[in-house]
Amino acid sequence: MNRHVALQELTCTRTQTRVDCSGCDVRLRSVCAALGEQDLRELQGLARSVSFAAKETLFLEGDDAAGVFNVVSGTVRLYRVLEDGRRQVIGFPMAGDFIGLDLAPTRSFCADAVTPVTVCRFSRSEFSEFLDRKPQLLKAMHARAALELGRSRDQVLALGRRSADEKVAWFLRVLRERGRCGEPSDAPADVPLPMSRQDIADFLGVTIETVSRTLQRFARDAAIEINPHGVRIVDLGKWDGFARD
Amino acid sequence: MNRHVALQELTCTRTQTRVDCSGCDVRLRSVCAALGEQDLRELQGLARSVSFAAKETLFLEGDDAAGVFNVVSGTVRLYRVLEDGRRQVIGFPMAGDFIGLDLAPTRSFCADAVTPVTVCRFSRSEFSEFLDRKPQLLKAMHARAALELGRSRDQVLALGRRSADEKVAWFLRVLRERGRCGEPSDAPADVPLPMSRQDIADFLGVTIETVSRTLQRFARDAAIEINPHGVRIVDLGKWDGFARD
DNA sequence: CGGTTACTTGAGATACGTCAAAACGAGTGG
DNA sequence: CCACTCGTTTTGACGTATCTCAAGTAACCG
Repeated sequence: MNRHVALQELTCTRTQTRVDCSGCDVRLRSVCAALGEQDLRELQGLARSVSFAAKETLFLEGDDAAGVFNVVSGTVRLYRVLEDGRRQVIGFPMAGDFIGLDLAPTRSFCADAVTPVTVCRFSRSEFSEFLDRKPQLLKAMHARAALELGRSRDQVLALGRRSADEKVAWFLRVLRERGRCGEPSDAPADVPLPMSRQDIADFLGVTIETVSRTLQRFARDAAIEINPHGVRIVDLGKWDGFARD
Repeated sequence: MNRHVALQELTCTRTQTRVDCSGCDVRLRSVCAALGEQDLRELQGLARSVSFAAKETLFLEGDDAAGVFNVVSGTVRLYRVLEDGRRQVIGFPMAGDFIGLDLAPTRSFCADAVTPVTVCRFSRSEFSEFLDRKPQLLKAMHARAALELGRSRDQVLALGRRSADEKVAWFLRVLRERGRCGEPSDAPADVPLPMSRQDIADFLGVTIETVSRTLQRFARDAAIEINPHGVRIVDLGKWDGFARD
């Protein structure tokens, strides 16, 4: 079942553009503060900028993990699917996030582009070798993996112990935090939602109808405003009372 | 709310026994195949064997993370709780597992002993410094963290997209795999369940009644046999059909 | 502008939760 | 060794949040 889409990946890899890696530069800098100018240049030498159209597949579960990605722009969707088609989205990597940091030889989940995406792509073996030579960087990557683990555990908490309302409110708040890169604030904020309702539903472990209804109700209660490509958070207070974590 | 149990931790730390670290030795060896005899000895020098009684607290969310633990024996329970008391268990570390590998300065979840537990305890700063000097080991720890991330994502999949029956079947199967350390087999197997029904429920995001009912039904259908301290898996086939992942 | 896909909305079904009581098991003390 | 207690697990009856199915509407794209 994974086989034929593996071909699809080959196809899109083949259409990659080897542009200059200025985008990679910007992105990598943040992670590699530990690295010297010289090292950073060397790392960039290993990077290949690759673009994917919306809905294009980066890879599928079971593929062998040829590459490590660092997202430069756009939104990616990571997910696993059960044999009967039920799908669970496990993350939405965005600019700055890494994919495949585990350095495992085969992929344990699928990834495809929600929006047009550009990434820095490293050969896994080259990246791994580079890491062997730069312990500083390895430690940064470890911290990065720890961050991912934290996110995953947040999701476990949300899926296991929150109501549908709380799940949706939590989701919006997480996206807001990520958008503004950390600094908190309760001011109204526009949150783009590049992913579909179905994606959100599959991330939160509910149905698309539940997501839709909940968002509409939030809007009716003036907690948010729904606009074409996202929402504006006005006051989620009454809904995320239990969603502080 | 976390404060007074932090004291409890201090108390139990105070009652620690500084036994010889032969247990640590055995445990650490598996992880540190990369390490030479000399290095391993040095690492052991940093370890302190600590024991906890059943139900004793290792640490609480918000505490500062003074230590990194490697479980030598017993079962630990990791969890987070919402303000209103809802609890989500995020893992049951057992012999060989690490706790606190993220090296974060403060704990993002609580941990306490399900059974009597003994661990190797490292000072976080010492451990971190040691890691800086032994990139090999750092890489092994990174792999370890990746394993944790994989487990967490399995849990996300289970909580988000499996029915109660499938959750319970999945849980039993995961515990069986862990018990027999990897090698698969569909032979009947005794699976100890040191944790309470409530713990299982909070791990799977269901209620204690649902866990109890489901296990009883499995037993009635001869999929398992329930015994005082666990279950014997006879044939989970019909229940984990969708739980292969 | 027509066709297609995504989103919304409603009405009815159900898996699981809630509440309450009974059964069981591990310890404790007589 | 038995009786008693306390905490855990089991079982039942009932309620409801969320799912399912189905139809309608809006947004998008060629």
